[in-house]
Amino acid sequence: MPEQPELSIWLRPERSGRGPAPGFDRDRLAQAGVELADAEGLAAVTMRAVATSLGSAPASLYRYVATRDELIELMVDRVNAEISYDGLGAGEWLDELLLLARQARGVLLRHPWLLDVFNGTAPVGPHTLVFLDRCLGALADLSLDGRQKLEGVSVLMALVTALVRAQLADREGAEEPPLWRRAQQQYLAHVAATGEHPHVAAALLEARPLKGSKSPDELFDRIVTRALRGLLGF
Amino acid sequence: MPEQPELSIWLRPERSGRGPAPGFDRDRLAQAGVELADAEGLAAVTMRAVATSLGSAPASLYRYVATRDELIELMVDRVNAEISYDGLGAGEWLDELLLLARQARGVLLRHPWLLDVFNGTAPVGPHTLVFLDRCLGALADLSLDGRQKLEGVSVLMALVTALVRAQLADREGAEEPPLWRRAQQQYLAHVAATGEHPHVAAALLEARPLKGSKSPDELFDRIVTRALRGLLGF
DNA sequence: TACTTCTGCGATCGGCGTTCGCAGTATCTG
DNA sequence: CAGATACTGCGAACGCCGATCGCAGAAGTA
Repeated sequence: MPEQPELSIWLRPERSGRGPAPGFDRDRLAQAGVELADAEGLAAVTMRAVATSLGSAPASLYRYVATRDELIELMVDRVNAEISYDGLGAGEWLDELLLLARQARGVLLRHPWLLDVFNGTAPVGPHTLVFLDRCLGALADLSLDGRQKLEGVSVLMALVTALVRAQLADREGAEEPPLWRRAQQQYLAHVAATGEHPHVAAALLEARPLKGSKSPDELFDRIVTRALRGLLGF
Repeated sequence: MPEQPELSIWLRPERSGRGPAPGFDRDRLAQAGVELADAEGLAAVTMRAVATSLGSAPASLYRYVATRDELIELMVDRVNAEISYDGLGAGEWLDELLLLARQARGVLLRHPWLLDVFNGTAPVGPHTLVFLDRCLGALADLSLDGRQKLEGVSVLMALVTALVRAQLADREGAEEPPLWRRAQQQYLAHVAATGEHPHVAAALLEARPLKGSKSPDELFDRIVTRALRGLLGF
């Protein structure tokens, strides 16, 4: 029994026909994880919590997944399945990329816990690959080598996540901040009052009142368009 | 005893004169954490490990820091103290920002574990604030409101971290990958072989051989410059 | 001297990811 | 049909983690 475990979950067969029928499957597992993360954040996605929400026991999950990180891989790929590719293939490369960026933004806004995952290297599953292929396809006619295209896409995704982060930070102003964020805002307020760092103080003051100057959607489109144009020659 | 604990560590006094002299201080604590993280990654920064490396006991650390996250805040701010502001204030806003971006890149390359921290919202300490103030100062003459400037800086930082991530992923090709990354590369290789996702396959193939086309430094400068020019009007 | 306020820290708690081994069940083989 | 095989769920436990409590002792104050 070689028991070769160093294999991506996407290359491992889900079932091999023998034995009793499993109580659920990878996708149901991913669904439970996503529901938990959507409701209470990524930290709430515990093996025990997921098992409970499936009416199972913690140890059972390891029949479907080798580690918790693999469960999160499943979750990430599951939400990437939400991406729609309607209306693609008809425009200039920049318009194509903008459409794809909008879709990615939608996923991030619906599942903010993705921001906590994208830290290390983002996991790549089947649905993520479809998205990546579309992005690279949009750049096909440009005279860039593979490395440059990959970098371009990763920069684009970084841009999208940064913008989503900013938007979510704004949105959180209305609700109750998570208490550790209060401390940081308090510190920033203190610093603004001391008079050092005048540019920070000015920026914070200016940023407050202006709320509905432009819709976040328009802003997103404008920034992404400009950055891409500057980045990839025009 | 109100015991108000919801205060940023930067607003809490480090000492209040009474009692026996502490065995170390916040900065020594941060130093120990940084050394551990540099050597073995962020996950190795355990309260127990840090305490051991200080010749102390885990519970003692809580005399200096309220939580592990605060320890990491100290670490982040400590490495931000490495940033040099020499040669600033003499150029156009774009040149200024490029200098600042280069400094930030240097910090990230020297302390890759920062990539694991910047997930949530990046903590802001005194040294981070100095850096932020400089960035905003570089944008002072541009006709943007505070929110736009802040967004510009956060987008810039996202860009920098994305580029550093790409460079580190490259560098890791020569060494031994962390074993879970092997699985992902294996999966990518498999997918490239199946023929679906042709753009991904092509990009991966093209990316391999081209190594020393341009130095990473030049590439960094070029990409950041272009993105900034496109982003902030010109 | 008496009191206050800090210090280091042993002991411990609850929670986590993960492993082991067993009992039970479905399929395959002959 | 009978035996082997390969899976299933999962109770119990391990080791590690962040964090808390409370006490003994030291430094400063009055």
